[in-house]
Amino acid sequence: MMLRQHEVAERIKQYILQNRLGPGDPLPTEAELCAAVGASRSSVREAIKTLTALDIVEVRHGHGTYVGRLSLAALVESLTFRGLLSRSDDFRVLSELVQVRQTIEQGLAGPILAAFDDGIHGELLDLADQMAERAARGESFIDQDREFHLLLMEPLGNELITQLTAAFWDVHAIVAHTLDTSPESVRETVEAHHAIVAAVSAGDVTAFTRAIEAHYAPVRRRLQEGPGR
Amino acid sequence: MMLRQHEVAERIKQYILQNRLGPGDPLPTEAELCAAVGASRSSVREAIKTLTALDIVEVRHGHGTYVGRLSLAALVESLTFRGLLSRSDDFRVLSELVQVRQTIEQGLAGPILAAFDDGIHGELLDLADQMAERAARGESFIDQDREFHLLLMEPLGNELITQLTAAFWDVHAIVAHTLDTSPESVRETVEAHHAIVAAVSAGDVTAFTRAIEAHYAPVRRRLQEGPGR
DNA sequence: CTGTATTTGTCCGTATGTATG
DNA sequence: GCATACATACGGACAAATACA
Repeated sequence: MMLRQHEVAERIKQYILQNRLGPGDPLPTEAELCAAVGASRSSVREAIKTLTALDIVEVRHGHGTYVGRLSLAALVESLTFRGLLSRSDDFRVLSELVQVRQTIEQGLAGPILAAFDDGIHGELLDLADQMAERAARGESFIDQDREFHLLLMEPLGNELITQLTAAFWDVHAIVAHTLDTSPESVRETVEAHHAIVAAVSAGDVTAFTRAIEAHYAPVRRRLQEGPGR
Repeated sequence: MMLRQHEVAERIKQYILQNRLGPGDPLPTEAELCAAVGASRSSVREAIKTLTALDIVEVRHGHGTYVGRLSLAALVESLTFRGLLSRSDDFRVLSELVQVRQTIEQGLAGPILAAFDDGIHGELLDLADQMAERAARGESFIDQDREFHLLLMEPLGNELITQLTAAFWDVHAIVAHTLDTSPESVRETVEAHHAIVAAVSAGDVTAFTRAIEAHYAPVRRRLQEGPGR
């Protein structure tokens, strides 16, 4: 037979497309897939592994195979590994990542402020306050930070941007994990989040842009002063 | 033994990290990897499949296994499949993608113009001219378009941005493949590229921003008028 | 709670395709 | 053409997880 592995994966994708399946929908069992695509179980399993890595399919042990959520988990995996691999290498990956995150958030200033919403504003302010409280107690506030940046993008209704934001945040958190956080940087970060909320509620684009820049200033400083730590 | 699949992949990644390997460096053979991580060939092969999908490892049939190029191929795969899956669904994915591309290019206006370079300017102008010529002959100019947008980002020296630009362009080309191109849209697109070059050489940020917006105007229009075709 | 059936996970043995010398 | 080393493919057997009667 000699079906290429790539072709097996392609046929499974075709199966999903032709049957108009969506995330969560069940796929045939491995045995049925073998018969359907005309390959051995090993080959089918390897193709499924490839598709699983891309979150195109999702496998539950002892239960079945399903269409995946089509998240950007693969991007996170890929970028974090790059960050870990080039750790000696100047924090270059993190530096590049910060520029991307800042560019996207600043570039979307207009649309974000245009899609302003009172409910969102309340939630943002609440999160910023929580971050201040936790920081005062010397606790970490990474969960609130993640939620904050996601909430900022949510009103846009652009799912790709939301997922990219989440993915970049995740990579940042993993790659920057070793960066020490001085009390001053923490204070600066907390203040920046409050400034962002204020700019959003005031509808002030330039203030928003400045606040985003201030938000990333501590990391940028840290990256400049000592790449190799 | 019962090693989780995920752990096998993790151990292979650890191997790469601990041995300070980089793209192109050879990995042990399958048999050696089996002994190293303590798993069967099947399990190791499936783990390798996962890592291959992320371009963390690269396999050459009959030759060996190597560290991959760490490209964003997985992102392209993932996003294109999403686009194909929701094709009926309003071209929503393409619409979101256009906003991301435009945001990044406009948001980087400052840094791009700051990193201006005569050599780049000449190449950009050359590409824009080629596009005009090919358009006049009714030919496609997608290769020149891709090169143009990559060249625009190159002076930044941010490899992540370069790869994201390439990935987004690739997804756009695949997902928008069915979009018909009216002669007027083509003319508009060609003009936009010349306007971008002019703005870059003049160092005019607002002109650059306007040119980028004009560049994506035809697609946006097409997306608005008829989602389902 | 206890089997039992179904489904995925792991392993092994063997044969085949592919590149190198 | 041949030998070697490697990845690829196949089929069968058993283990582990889940669901259900």
